[in-house]
Formats: sequence, structure tokens, C-alpha cells
Amino acid sequence: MIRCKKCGEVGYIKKSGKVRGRQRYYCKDCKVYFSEEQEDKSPVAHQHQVTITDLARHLNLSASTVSRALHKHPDINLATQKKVLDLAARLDYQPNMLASSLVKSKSFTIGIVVPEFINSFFPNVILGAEEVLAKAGYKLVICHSNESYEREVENVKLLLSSRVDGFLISLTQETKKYDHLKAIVAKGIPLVLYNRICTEVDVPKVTVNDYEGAFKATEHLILNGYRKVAHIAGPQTLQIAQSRITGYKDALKKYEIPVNEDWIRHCDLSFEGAKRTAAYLFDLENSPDAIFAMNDTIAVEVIQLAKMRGISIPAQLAVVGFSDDIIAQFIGLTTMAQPVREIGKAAARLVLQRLKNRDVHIESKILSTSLVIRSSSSHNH
Amino acid sequence: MIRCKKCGEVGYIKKSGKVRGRQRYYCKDCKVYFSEEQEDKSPVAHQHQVTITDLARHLNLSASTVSRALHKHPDINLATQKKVLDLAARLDYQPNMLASSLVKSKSFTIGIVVPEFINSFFPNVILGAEEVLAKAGYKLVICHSNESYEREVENVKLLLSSRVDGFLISLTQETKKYDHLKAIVAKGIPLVLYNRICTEVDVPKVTVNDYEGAFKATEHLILNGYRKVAHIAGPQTLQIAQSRITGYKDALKKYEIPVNEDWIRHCDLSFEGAKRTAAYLFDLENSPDAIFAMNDTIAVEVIQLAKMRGISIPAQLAVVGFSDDIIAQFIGLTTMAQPVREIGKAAARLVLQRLKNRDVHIESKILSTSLVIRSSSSHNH
DNA sequence: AGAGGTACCGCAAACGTTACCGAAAACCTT
DNA sequence: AAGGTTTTCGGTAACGTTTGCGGTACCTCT
Repeated sequence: MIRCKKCGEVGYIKKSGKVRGRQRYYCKDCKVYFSEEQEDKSPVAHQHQVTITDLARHLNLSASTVSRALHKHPDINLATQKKVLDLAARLDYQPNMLASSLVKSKSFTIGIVVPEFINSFFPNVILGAEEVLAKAGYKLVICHSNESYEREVENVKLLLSSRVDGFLISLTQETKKYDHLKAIVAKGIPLVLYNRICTEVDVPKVTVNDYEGAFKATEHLILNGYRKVAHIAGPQTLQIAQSRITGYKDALKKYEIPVNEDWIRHCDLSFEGAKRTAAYLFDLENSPDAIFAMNDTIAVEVIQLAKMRGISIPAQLAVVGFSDDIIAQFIGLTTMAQPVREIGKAAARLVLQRLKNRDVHIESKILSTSLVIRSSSSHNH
Repeated sequence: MIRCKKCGEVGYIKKSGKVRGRQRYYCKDCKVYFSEEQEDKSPVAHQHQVTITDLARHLNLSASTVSRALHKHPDINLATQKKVLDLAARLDYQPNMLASSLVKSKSFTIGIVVPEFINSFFPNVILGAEEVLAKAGYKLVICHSNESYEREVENVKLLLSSRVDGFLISLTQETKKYDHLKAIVAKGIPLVLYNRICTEVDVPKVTVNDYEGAFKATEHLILNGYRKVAHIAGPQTLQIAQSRITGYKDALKKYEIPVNEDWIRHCDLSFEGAKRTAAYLFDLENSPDAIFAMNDTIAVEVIQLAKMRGISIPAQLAVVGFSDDIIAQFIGLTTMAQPVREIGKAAARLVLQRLKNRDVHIESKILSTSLVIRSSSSHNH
């Protein structure tokens, strides 16, 4: 039984609108609207953190003075500053970044989206980026797309909503549309692509010299006497996969080894995909005696399968990976090392530059790779 | 040459306060303060994202109506709603979470801090937590402390500043003080500890049955004929390290094998520390024939060193790890598997519960482990 | 044709900070 | 001492949203 607050007990109350939780009512006597009583209103706000106004009240100061004191503004008397700082420490005051970012329309955070972080590659990129950003007073918020295009788009939206000041993005293997990236650029927010890049958007990019890396990796196999070199490539959507294929092919051409298209197999970046592709190559009538894999994860799967089938490495089969993932050294995988940490740092430096100066065109950065020779491709190791 | 705006060209202007970038001046004629002209004022705000007020202006509506339309409030005419939604889509409107979190004093984000994420353990925890939280409409913001106590404290402060609604924390190996955790509890913000927990704060915790896991791992070694079982433990500060030691000792006791304190070595969670400790055990006059390592990373280092020294595994030395990290299967490491993903899920569920009902005491959750036997401890594998 | 109801929308306050502007008080000058 | 300076502080608007409350215009009954 709902009663009007003004005319007391009278029941002249009729139902009206349908607001969120509770209903609204109308009293024809008082000609007034009102809503249900909030009985479950928790009596005590359970999460009131200390605010600047609290500090001001305690010290008989204005909010602006407290704010300035906290920021050590020279206009404030040192004694007052000390009083404020002391109380802030005593009450464990934590500034509300939401409010401050809102008025400054700047959040001092950079959003990074990684497609995956089970392998050590992206975590290391993050570490590198964080190092540089921290020095510049920026925080890094990490999102991972889990190799899903939808999640990538969601992540971008989320970060846009959080009003990050800049983006560091590495694409998923399924990403074929780039509207979400273009939207970032259109809004004038600095964006840097790294590792998994695309050519469709005109922003600074950080990559390693994939072509050269693939070339050298393939050359290394050839020079070690392997003539039947296959390549397990990444998804066709990936720019880096394409570059590595070209590098692979060109290395073969240099040594006048015909390219066998059957030995170039695309595969997605899952364990199963890798295993399936490895099996395909093994089962070939004319099977290769060396495999250059797009990345270490795939290379490891190749080695695993080879072991299971009793194929000895590197006698019967040589394997070279890409990245020098942590796991590579444990299983003696020859691999093309990337300066992973440096990729993150470089990307971070580029956003910061862009943040400082939005107008000038900023160059992309191409880092170089280096071959780490281990036992999977050479008898001497 | 600075001139007073009011009295025109007259130079009666004297220097005054010292504000941020520019100076403030005082004109004794006009008796008025003013500051330098902002000449470098960029003519166009370079980052104005579309706001609700923009939409309102375009549609001749009030901000409140637009807000309600975006949230599909029933009070709004469907035609108006559609107009708003369409325009929002066309202009790629992204709600400003800063503002909305501010007024609702709720951010719908949970902060998770991990000590490290080079190994696959914590990334998987994150994946699990995210899955649960996403379903409940929460976002997860990831911070990593890099095994540094200071960074852990900083992370907590950062997350407090970001006004996260809850915390998921796993401690670093150096954490001995818990004031930062107590501060969270004092503020009434839900906190759940997982994996690297401590007993000093009374909050729900998620762990695996470390004692039992260690017991079984040790027992497995004993039952496979190894009598001289050593244990490389984690840092003494870690609760889980202690539990595992107890499990290890109790297993020995069960089979009436005397505990050799020389064979229990603490080590920090770095590669170097692990290697050093392994070397110590190898160099012992009476060296063990089996090692139960605190985690897989250490176990892997043990195996690496053994290989280098020509110690055959498992003939001369058996090794068992803990976690079933990705790497374990590649190198055939016997290990105690933890339901990693589940740890994240459980922790997430606990914060959510706590968020719903702040008063009731919430039970901690202990998940169970299972032994995965591979070639590092058994000839049959 | 009123009267009572409903559908739809706007006003304004609030969230916690920051920053511009101004002003009182304290401090120096002659 | 009187005026000029400087120091130190407060008022206030603004950032973009949300939401309670209230109003107008229309509709639907007798």
C-alpha cells in the first residue's frame, strides 16, 4: 500500500511512469508525483573514499586551496601545505583520477592491446612499454583481444570510453577490417601499431625487419646443407606473415632453389593448427628436410611431433623458429631473436612523441633481428 | 613587453605571482590582476570526443533525454530513442566512463595485480577472472608488480585512484608488510587474495591445496624409489612456500625418511636464484637423487643444469615441479597441476559476491591439484 | 467537456577536481 | 605612515554524466 507523502494516509494514489527499479506514483489531491519509499537504502554509504572536500572541511580551508597544496602550488603557504599533506597521509587520501582526468580531459594513461599473452613475447613488449611510459608519468592499461576481432574492437571502444591518451595496438590474426583503428585516428588520438601491423592506416608502426629475418633464417638452413626447406607461415591476414614469406622465398632464390608452393603452408596461431600443419608436411610424399616456422610456438609443435614420430633433429629435420621465446632455449630451438623489450619501448616512445606534437609526421621504426643458433638446426650446438 | 588589457598601452605593469606556466601581472592603474596573453593557445581543441551534449545539440534535445535514450529508458519515445541511437552510431559516440563512474561512484572495473606474467600461470588466471567478470559486466584492469614490493604498493594506490570496485591481488615474493592491503579493507573495498596470499588480512582467499600437492609430489618420488628427496622451496615470505615445505616434510615422515634440513633450500623466483640453488644441491657431498621444486620455473632450471653436467634424468636424478606450466609438457617435466584458469574464476566470483553483499563473511576457496607424471620422474614415461 | 491519466521530456543538482580570476591580508618600500 | 607589492587564499565555473523531480501536451474516460 503506497501512500502520498503530503496528504498523509489518503489512498488517492495512482500508478504512473515506470522508472528504473521503483515505480512512480501520482497523487491527484496534491497534484504531485513521487516514487516509492527506498526502504532498502543502505543506511551508510559503504565506500566513501576521502575526498579533497573532506580534507578542506577538516582544515577549514577551501577545496581549491587543498588541491593546490597537494600539488605543491607555490601560491600556498608552506605551513598550510604541510598541514594538508599530513592530513592527506593520515587519512590515506587517494586522489580521484576519474574527476581529475575529467576536468583536465587528459588521463595520463596509454592503452595497449595485445592479441595474446600466454607466450612471453607480448608480456615483454608490455614491460618495455611500461618502462618508458612510467618515466614520462603515464600509466599503461592492458587489454587483450585473445586473437578475436570482436574483442579487439570491444577493447578499442573500452579504451576510448576510458579516455586513454594514446593507443598501442597489435592486431589479431583475424583482423581484416580496420574501421576501429581509423576511428581512433579520426578522433585525433595518437595510435601506434606494433608487431602485428597493417598498411591500411597511416600511423607510426614498430616492427622488426621480418623480411630480413626470414631471409637469414632460411639462408642459415640452406648453408647448413638443407635443400628442402619448407615454411610454415602465419595467417594470410598478417602483414608480418607476408613479409616473412617473401624473405623465405628470396633466400631460396638467391641459392637457386626452386620454390615449392606445397611447402609453404599457412596456419593459424593455435597449438592445434601448428600440429596439423606439421603433420601435413611430414606426411607429404616429398617431405622437407628443414622447416622455417613463422614463430617459436609453431616450431616447438613441429619438434614435438617430430619426436613423437621418431624423426631425429637436426639429422633428419632441421627447425628454425622466430622470436626467441623463453621456451626456445630450453628445447634448443634455433630461432630469429627479436628485441622484444625494445619493441615495447620504441612503440611507447612513438606515442609519447605523437602526444607532444600532434602535427608532425612521425617515422615508423624497424628494429633488427639476430639469429640464435641452437641444436635444432646445427650439429655443433 | 607586457601591456595592461584595460589601460591599453600604459606600462604601469609590475610582476606578481608565479603561476604554472605563465606569469601573472598587476596593473596599479586599473588595480587589477591578469596574466600573460596565451599566444600559443592552439586554435582547435585537438581531441574533443563526441559528448552527450553534442548529441543533444544536434537533435534539439536535452542532455538528460539523450542520456536516457542511450540507456533505452522507457520514458523516452521510441522514435526519439532511435534518432539518438542513430546519431550516436553515426558520430561514433563513446560514453565517457570517467564522467559516468564519477557520478555513479562505481566504475564497474576490478583491479588485478599479478607479481609477474612471463610464465603462463598468471596470464591464465587473468583469462579465467576476465571470463567471469565480463559476464557480470565488469572490466578487468591488469597491473603487474614485477615482484617488487614498492611496485605492488604503487599499483594498489593507482587502482584506488582509479576507483576500482574490487581487488584481486597476488603478493610479490618480497612483500612482508600488509598496510596497503589493510587500507583497502579499511576503505570497505572488496579484496580477494589468490595464490600468493598472506594470513595477516582477513579477506577471502583462493589457493590450491599446496600442502596436499607437495605431499603427493614428494610421495610420488618416494614411491618411485627415490630416497634422497630434496626440496627447493620458494621465498620464506610466501605462504604457499611454507605449506609446500610442510607437505614435503610430512610425506617424508610418512615413509619414515628423516628430514635433511640441508636439502631444503629457499630460493627466490628468479632464473639465477634457481640455478644457484640447483648448483648448491648438486655440489653437496651427499647430494639428493630427487628434487621437488617449488615451481616449474625452478624445476626447469634444475633440469637444464643437470643436462649441462651430464646428469641423466630420471636415472640419476628425478625432478618434480609445481603448476604444470606450458613449458612442462615440452620438456617432459613431472609436475603438480593446478586448475589455473579456475583460480582466476574463483577469485572473480568471490569479489563479485562481496560486491553484492558486503556484510556476510565469505569463505575462502581451496582448489585441488593433480599430479601429471612425465619423463622427469618416471622411466615409463 | 472536463477531469483524471499517461507519455514524454527538460531542469538542475551532484560526483571530485582543477584553474582562472579576484581579493584580503601581510609585507615592504620610501 | 601611506602607498605599492606580494603572499596567500577563496569563489566559481567547468569537465560529461546521471537522476530525481517536475511540467506540458495529449489521451481517455464518463
